[in-house]
Amino acid sequence: MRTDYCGELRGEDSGRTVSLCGWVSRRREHGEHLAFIDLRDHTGIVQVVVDHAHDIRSEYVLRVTGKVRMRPEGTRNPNLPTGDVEVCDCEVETLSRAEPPPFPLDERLETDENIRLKYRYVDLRRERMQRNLRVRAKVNSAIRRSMEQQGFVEIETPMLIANTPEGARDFVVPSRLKPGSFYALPQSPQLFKQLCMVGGVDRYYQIARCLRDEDLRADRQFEFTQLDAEASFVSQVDVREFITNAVASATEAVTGQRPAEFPSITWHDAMERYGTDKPDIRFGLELIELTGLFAHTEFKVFQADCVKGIRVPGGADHTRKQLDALTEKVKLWGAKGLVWLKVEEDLSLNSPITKFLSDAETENLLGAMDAEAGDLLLIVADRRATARHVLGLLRLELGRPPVAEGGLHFLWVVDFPLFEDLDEEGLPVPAHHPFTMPKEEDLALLDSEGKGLLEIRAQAYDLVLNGWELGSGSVRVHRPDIQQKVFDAWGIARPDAEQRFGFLLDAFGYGAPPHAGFAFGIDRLVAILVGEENIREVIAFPKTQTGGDPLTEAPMEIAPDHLTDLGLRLLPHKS
RNA sequence: GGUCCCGUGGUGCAGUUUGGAGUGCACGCCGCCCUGUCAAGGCGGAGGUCGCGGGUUCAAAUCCCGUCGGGACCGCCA
Repeated sequence: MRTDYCGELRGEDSGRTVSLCGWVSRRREHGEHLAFIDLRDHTGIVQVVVDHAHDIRSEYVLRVTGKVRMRPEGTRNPNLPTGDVEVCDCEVETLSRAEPPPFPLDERLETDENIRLKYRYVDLRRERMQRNLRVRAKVNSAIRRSMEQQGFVEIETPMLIANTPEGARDFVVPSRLKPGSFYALPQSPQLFKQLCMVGGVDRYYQIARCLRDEDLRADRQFEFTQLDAEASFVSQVDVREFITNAVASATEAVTGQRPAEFPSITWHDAMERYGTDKPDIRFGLELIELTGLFAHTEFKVFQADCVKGIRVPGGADHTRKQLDALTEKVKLWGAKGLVWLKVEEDLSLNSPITKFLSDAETENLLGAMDAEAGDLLLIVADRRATARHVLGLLRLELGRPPVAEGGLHFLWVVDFPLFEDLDEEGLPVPAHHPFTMPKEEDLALLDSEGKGLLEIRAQAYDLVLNGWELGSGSVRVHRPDIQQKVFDAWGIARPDAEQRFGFLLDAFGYGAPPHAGFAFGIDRLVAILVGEENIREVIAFPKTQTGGDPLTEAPMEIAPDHLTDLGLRLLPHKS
């Protein structure tokens, strides 16, 4: 049907007779018998010279057969890769007529996303979406190649699985053959990949669709895609190397440049210096520890579990209004308040709280924060977890560059704790799933209670890129005695564990190899590689923030008969 | 569960603060003119439930309440 792609014709093709297929991108009409058509396919556009007598409109699908020739001197278009040539003496076949598009396909204009999604099939024709989808395919392909080279075997795992009450909310599918029973859709293939290890697969991987029924965000969809991997008889260092190789290969396939070795930071340092377990290290504004400095202060606000601050270079030009707005935000995020201090030209401090600080405290504060004239100092005093969290958010608010700027800064975060914190009832809040292996030297701490549990470090690690959590992994528990202790620490009673994970524990009774694994989000990796703020831009058919699809109008009600088949009856709607 | 922003011809915006006739800009669309344009150009034209509902008012795109849709974030995402 066609001999060439539109965007690939060059001067060398001059003289050839070609057949092209594509959409009418733009037309320029000059009188009765001359019109220029920009014909577009996924490779780009080329100018076609036709008789204006043809009825040709925007987005008509054409097959054009004609002769490639150099454009007349002075009419070449240097802005177009195909700008030296045009196709003339054309026979034009209209393969499809088209309504005028519901929005301009022009890249210069932003269009309301709801409309783009409703007409996604039109939106996908745009250069941006074509590029994003093709980059994504390249990433998948590079990942597969890398994993295969490293001895991993691609295995598919089931989509209809047992519901596990832990973690995120499961999507659920009613069973027709067993009314009243439900399958869950997988949040990840976690348990199955561990079963593969028991099954002697040695090295498993899968580009896996995962589903979690949690509120959507710019970097979160109900459905997302992960590289999921697991390997036997390996250390966490080995796993990080496998994953680094795969991610570096994917990055290289897109950017042409293989990233340097990924640095690593401990979870503890990340929390203290960046206030988050996924630091964006493209910029400074690190958190500065001040607790010791105010250990004996008279100032009540600073008599807190933790006092930390950030220095905003040149930030003293913030207005009172802006500072009040920041204070409001900080309160919404959970802090009691925000202390701000402006550093004046003479290095004195301009702040509502200066009168509560001793001269020595002021001097020490300036020194600890490396303060210079014109800086803004922001300080939060609170519970340590709160102070870190709030300052971490504040840091992003004040300094985070746009996604496409600042380069690619991969970072391994290692030595995650087994438990991140204690909740209001004093129960430990797990940092990972309950099959995460503690560090050998911390195993004894499994017998402790309360705060002691927080000291346990896990053999768990996250991969972070520019402040986005790409993924996480861990060495898994493969010994039943340690597993039992971990369940005890979690507060999972033995019968519960039996009911929820019995099949895995049984499997481990039949010869489980030591194993470790990882999973990372391909949507997020691709979004950052193409410079998109939102993963919807790298997903062909995404959902809106309320989980709907404007194109197909999912989710929708189903027929009463269908419900009856499934043994279901609906409750009345909440009014 | 919560905070904030947006909703005006097909598209993107201005108009909303300070109520006074659906007012304006750009693109697109339709028709005519036009043989070297490329974001073509010129002339003319069509196209509106100002998201929806209620309230205040002599009068509401504009003020108030509610609601729907979209977006960003907090919570949530072991």
